[in-house]
Amino acid sequence: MLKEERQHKILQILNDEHKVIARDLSKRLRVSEDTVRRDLKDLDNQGLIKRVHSGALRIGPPVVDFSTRQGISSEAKSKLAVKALDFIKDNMVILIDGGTTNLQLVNQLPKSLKATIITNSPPIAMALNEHHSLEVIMIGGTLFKESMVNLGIDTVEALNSIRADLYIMGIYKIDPQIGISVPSLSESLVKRKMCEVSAEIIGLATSDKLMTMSNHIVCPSNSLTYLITENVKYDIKQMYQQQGINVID
Amino acid sequence: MLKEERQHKILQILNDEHKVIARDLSKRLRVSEDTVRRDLKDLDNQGLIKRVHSGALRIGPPVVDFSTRQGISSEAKSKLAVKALDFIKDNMVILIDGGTTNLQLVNQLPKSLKATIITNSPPIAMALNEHHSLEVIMIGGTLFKESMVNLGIDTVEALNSIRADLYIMGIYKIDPQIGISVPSLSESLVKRKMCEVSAEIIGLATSDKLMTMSNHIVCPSNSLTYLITENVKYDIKQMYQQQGINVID
DNA sequence: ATTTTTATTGCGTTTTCTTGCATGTTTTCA
DNA sequence: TGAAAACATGCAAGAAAACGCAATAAAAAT
Repeated sequence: MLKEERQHKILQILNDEHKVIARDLSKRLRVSEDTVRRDLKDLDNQGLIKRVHSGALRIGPPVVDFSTRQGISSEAKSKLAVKALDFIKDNMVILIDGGTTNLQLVNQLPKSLKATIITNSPPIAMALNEHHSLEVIMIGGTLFKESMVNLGIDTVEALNSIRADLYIMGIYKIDPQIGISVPSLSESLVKRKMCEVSAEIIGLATSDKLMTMSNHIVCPSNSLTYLITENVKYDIKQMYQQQGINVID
Repeated sequence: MLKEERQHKILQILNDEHKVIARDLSKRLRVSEDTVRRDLKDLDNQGLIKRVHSGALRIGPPVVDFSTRQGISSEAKSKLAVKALDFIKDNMVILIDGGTTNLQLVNQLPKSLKATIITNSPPIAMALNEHHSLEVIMIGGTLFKESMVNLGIDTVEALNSIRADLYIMGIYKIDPQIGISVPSLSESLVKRKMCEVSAEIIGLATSDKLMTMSNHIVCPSNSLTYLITENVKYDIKQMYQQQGINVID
C-alpha cells in the first residue's frame, strides 16, 4: 500500500471515528506501529490531525466534500429515494435542488416518466441525460462548489417566473422546533424561494439529521407537506407529527 | 506506442483505479519502468496527477463526462485545448459554451487560475468543481441533452446582462464562406448572443470541421478573433486568413 | 532522397525513500 | 515510585527514483 494512500485512509477513519489509536491502526492497515506513528507525525505536521499520546484526534468537524459524498452510495439514501418516487407522477412540474439524496432519487427515476424537472444543480441535470421523455430546465446562478448548486440573486429571480407542483428538497439540517436550516445565507434564500413557488414540498432526510440545525433558517418544519425519513424513533416522529407534518417512515 | 497515447492511457487507468503503481504500468503498457516514471513526472508537472513514491494518485474525482461515454476523447482535441490556454489570463471574465473540446479545455485549466467562468453547460461547470479560485456562473435554460447545454429564451435573456472578455466557442461546423453553423435554431441563437456580449472570440475546431456546414448559421467566420485548429492544409488556412481571421495552428 | 537535428527510450549507476527492527528514552497510570 | 506502554532515534535492507549516457526512432532541413 502506498504511503499517501495509507495516510488518506487514516484521515478517512479519523473522519468517521473522531479518534484513532496507533496500535489499532497498525493492525487495520497491516503495517508496523512505527510506520503508523510516522504517518501520524506527518499528518500532524501538515496540520491535518492532532497528535496525542497513543493516537490522534480529528481537528475540525468531519469534512466531506461533494465528490466524496457522491461516492458514498449510501444504502439509506437510496431507500429514501425509493419512497419519494411514489409522489412523482406523469405530467408534473417538479423542482429539485441539490444534495446527494436527491441525486440518488433522480438516478432511480423511471426512464419512461414524462414530466418537467427544474433544478439548480448541475449534477442533477446531468444525471437526467438519458431520460428522453423528461424536459429538464436548469436555473442558473453562481455555482456554489461545496454542494454543487447554483445560487444568488439570479437564481432567485429566475424562480420568480416558475410554478411547480412539487418541490423535492434536499435537507441539510432539520429540527422540529427550529425548522430547516443550511450553512449559507444564499442557499437559504434560494430554498425559501423554491418553497414559495411550489404547491407541495417533500423533504428527504436521513434519520441522523432529524434533530440538527445550522446557521441559516430556510423555513419552519411544517412547511413540508411530507417528511420522508427512515428508522425514526417514536418520540422524534411524534415531535414532527405534532407540528402537523406527514412523516413517511 | 506514442508517448502521448501512453500518457493518455495512464490517465484513463488512473481515472478508473484511483491509484497506479509504476511497476504495474510498466508491465501493462509494455515499456520500461523508466519510461513510465518519465510519463508520470510529465503528467505531474502538468498538474494532472499527483506523483508519489512508487506510483501516482488521481487528483480530482473520477471524470465521467459525456465525452468519454461517447468514446470521443481524442488527443487532437486535447492539443487544441492546450493552445487555447495561452489566451486565458487571470482576472478575465470568460464565456465558455459546450462541446467536448471545451470540456477538454477546462479540464486543463490550471488550478491556480483566478477568473470568472460563465457557461451554459452543466458538464463544464462540474469539471470546475476543484478549481477553488475560479468563480463559476451558470446560465440557466432548457437543457438540450444532445449537447448538454442550456438553451432557450431564458438563456438568451440571462446573457443580456453579461459582458465577457473572451468567448471560447465550441465549433460544430465551420466554413470560410458560410461561417459557423449548428444543427438547431436555439443553439444558434444562444451562440450568437454569446458572440454579441464578448470582446473577443476564440473558436476551437479540429481540422475535419474546417470545411463543413449545418442548418443554422451563427455568424460569419470572421467574427472570430482567433481560430485555433491543427494540421490545417495551407490552402484552407489561406481561405480563412483572407477573411482576416487569425489562424492558430 | 539524404543528411542533420531532435526526441524518445532503455540500461547501468548512484541517490533517495520507505519500512521494520533494535535500542534507549519518555509518558502514563496504578 | 515502578512497570508497561508509547515514543524517538539510528540503522540496514530493499525498492524506487534520478541521473547520465548511448542507441534508436522520428522529424526537419537540405
